[in-house]
Amino acid sequence: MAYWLFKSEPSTWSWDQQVAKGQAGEEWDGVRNYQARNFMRKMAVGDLGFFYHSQTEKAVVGIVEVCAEAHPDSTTDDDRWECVDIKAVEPLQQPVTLDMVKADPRLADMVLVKNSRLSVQPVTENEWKIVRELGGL
DNA sequence: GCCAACGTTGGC
DNA sequence: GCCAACGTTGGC
Repeated sequence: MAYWLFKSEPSTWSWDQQVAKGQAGEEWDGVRNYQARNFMRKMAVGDLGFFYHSQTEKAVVGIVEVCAEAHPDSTTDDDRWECVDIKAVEPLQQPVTLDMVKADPRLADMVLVKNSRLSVQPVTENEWKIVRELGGL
């Protein structure tokens, strides 16, 4: 079991839209970055992830589960790009903002802080537990 | 809206 | 294979 973080601009694809997809889930398409793609290739069905809203909100808002392994991204003919499918599991009781993450010394090494531009990133088991707790779960 | 950080592209 | 130019992302 591995943990991940998926970043999205709410104006492009929001948590609410993800929830509306229900158990069917949805492709995490549109990733055009090799690092991010490589992480998705490593994902297995059942892996869990945080859903993060960038830009306006800058907060982890929910938990998702990988429901399909990496496959070709349907939004492009370029076969370099692949994506997984994810489905919403549950919302956090309260969003965990970037400020909260930065304020917690235990989270100082999170990729979210160190490489803010990476849109799909790994989360350690420790970070997973801490952010969950901060989110009230 | 600006700017820093970073990844990608293309010329050499 | 290097590096300058350029485009994109995301925090502020």
